[in-house]
Amino acid sequence: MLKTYSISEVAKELNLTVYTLRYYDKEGLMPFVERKPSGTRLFKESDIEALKVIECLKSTGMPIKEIKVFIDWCSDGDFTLQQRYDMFVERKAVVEAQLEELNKTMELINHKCQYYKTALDAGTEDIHKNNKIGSF
Amino acid sequence: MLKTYSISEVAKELNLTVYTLRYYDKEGLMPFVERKPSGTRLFKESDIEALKVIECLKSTGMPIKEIKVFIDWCSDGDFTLQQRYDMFVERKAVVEAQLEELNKTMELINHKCQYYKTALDAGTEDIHKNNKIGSF
DNA sequence: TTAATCCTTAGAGTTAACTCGAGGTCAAGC
DNA sequence: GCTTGACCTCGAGTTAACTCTAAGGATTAA
Repeated sequence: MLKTYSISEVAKELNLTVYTLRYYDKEGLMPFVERKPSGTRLFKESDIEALKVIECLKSTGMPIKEIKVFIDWCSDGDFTLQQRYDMFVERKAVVEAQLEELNKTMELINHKCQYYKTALDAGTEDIHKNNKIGSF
Repeated sequence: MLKTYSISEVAKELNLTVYTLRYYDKEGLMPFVERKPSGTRLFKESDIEALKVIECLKSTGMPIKEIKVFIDWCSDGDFTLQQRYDMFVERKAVVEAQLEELNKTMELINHKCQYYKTALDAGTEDIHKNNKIGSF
């Protein structure tokens, strides 16, 4: 017999709330989770892995409705393999763009750290007044 | 005389809508933008730079209300230099964490690209059935 | 001078993703 | 048998960040 987990155990493991997990279920992201006759959800190890993939997609900015489309493809069998592959290739491009964006952000933040360090040492922001760049 | 820009010019430049810019103004993010006697906003080059900083902070996930606190500090003068410096140092840590997270995401996405490429070549997902990892 | 194209304001509507409360079920321990 | 605590559903409420509408004023081009 495979070990199963309760919704609160899964919530703790994935750093989500039970509310959020039930919300995901309501939105159709967890059709694979089985139930006791009483209705209580029984999460298998593989369900937790699936939820990690869902979290991964979410962290790329994919809306829940689109994630549901992917989950539906998973239930639909092999003839959706191409769509699923294409989806991940597209996600890869998205994440690459996000990484680039985030690196630019980091550059500006670093610049501002420098800017304020200099100003702080001088005791005034005026130290940057004659500088065409970075005054704000 | 310094060249000024209309709200729609700025919107185009920053890839925002005029609605969004007016919303930011309403939320207090743009106290520095001057007006014609008729009320029309006149954006200076430095205002656009300031908006780029705002966009940068926003892209780190900072909520608009917190950005407003920073903007207020900027108006308050040199005695808020320490706070502003601390804020950027903290943002730097946030962005570093985001980069780490995004790199993990990229790893999983790459793994899934591989997974589906293999499945696609085999014509079936069953190829991964005996594989403890990655079945979904 | 008249129309088009900006701009203004206040405030209502939208969307996504939760977040929670009410009311009920179920299983374990005293 | 009764209490406790964790589970369930349904549906309403919340929040952030827009997004837009309505009503009207200013500016420009033919």
